[in-house]
Amino acid sequence: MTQVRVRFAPSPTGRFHLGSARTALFNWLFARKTGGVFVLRIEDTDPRRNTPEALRVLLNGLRWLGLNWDEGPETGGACGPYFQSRRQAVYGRYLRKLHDSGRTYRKDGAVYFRLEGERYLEYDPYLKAEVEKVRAAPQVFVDAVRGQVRRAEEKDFVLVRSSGEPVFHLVNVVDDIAMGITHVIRGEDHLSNTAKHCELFKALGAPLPQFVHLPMILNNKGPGKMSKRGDGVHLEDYSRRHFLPSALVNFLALLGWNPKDDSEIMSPDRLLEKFDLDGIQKGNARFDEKKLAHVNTEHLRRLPREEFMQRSLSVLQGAGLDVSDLTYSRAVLDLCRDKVRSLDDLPAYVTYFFSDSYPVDEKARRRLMKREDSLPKLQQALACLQSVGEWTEAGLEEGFANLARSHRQKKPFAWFPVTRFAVSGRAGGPDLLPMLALLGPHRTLTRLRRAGRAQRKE
RNA sequence: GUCCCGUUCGUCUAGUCAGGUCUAGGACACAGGGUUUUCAUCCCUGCAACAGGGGUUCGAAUCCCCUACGGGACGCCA
Repeated sequence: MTQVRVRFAPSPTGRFHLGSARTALFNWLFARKTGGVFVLRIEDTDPRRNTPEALRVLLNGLRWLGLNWDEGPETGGACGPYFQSRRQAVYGRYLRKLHDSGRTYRKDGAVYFRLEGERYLEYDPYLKAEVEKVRAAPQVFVDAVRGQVRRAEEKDFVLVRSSGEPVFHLVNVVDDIAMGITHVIRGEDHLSNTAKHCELFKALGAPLPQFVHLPMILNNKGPGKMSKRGDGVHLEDYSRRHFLPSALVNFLALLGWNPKDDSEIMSPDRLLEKFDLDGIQKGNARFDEKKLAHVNTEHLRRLPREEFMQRSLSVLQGAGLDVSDLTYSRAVLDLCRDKVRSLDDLPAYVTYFFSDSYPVDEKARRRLMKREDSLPKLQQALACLQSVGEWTEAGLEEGFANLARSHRQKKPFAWFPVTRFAVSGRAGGPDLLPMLALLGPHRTLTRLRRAGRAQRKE
């Protein structure tokens, strides 16, 4: 069997759409799974959309996801160049072939592909005009997901614009032939185009590749495929919010594919182990950000400690927190690991460890500080902590135990919520005692006093 | 409008190709309860689907047909 060659053929637009990302992922998975070659080909035949910045977004997006390509921009390869804007000579050669076999003609300065079959004139309600149609033989092809599909083209179509630029259908097929592509894995929006492409493959005397049409990703709300605009539809929206690439890969893979067992949280390696074309879904899928968040949290929990540290430190630094005391910062992060749900939440979760001007959760204030006994509790906690001998977790525990005993309580838990709120401005967080130990006596006592003063004023 | 593809809980999906083991399984979300100093975790419980109709069959989520609905394509965009 010949080696699998697949391609991801994006058009640079300046954004990296999640639908594209999933198509890239499936191509990559299939290539890696089969020991095949993953080709990256840039379909920049529309000069208006084609900028260096747009290309950079694309390449960075793929790198962020960890989808390395074997042939393409930067890596090169035997079938280059990998930019369609630089392949004019190739298209010229194939065009000549079509011309020589009588399958092209010129009209209005453009080059058209000639279908074979009886011609007739008909009013086309879609184009709102009388057009020439052709009774062409239906093209029959096998789609790996949907089985046999049959569709007949009925209109000649443009191959080269009057400006001289070749159009998508031509370059796409020519490059798939010239680059030896064996499997065309792409979105279902191309299923209807496939008949057109089959016409070209046949007219050029090339064998058909195996087609694999992926279900569409639909908008979470409202009709239609995931829109090109709007929030949360581009890869950058998620990288910016510090989602883990492995989580996005996992989630995207599950959108239109499943491993047939109940596995859900999978590393890229695990995904690779499980991936196969059979598991691809026929029906369209809707993007659910809540589920993504869940997958992301699970990936965060599974992150090795050191990687969690590195990513967290960089997120905190990006949020303007001073993490230069690495021993301290790491100690803070150790307290939060397995607690915080996303890296995006992390800065707000730990600001009070790094600064005295931290945000205060007003809802928590209303709930905790409105109570009659909050001021006495605060004062008692302050008094107790002031007399703690050794400012360690054990010392603090002993101090609180004494406090409880003097109020004939078994446990000091009654003082915990107000204390936590007073020193952090939050209702939740890491375990209280280690948190106070790390915060140190100075900040803890200062904040408790400050909270007491604020409380007296009310 | 024409053609192509699809349709199982609110969402992602298992089960469909090889009809019975499906009183339809899992996950997210949601609701309730338990554990927990808080938060998170964890545990338990609940909610909730075979689009509709007709056929084939002893038996249909599964096979066939029709309808409805959804998506896509029909461009000198990709």
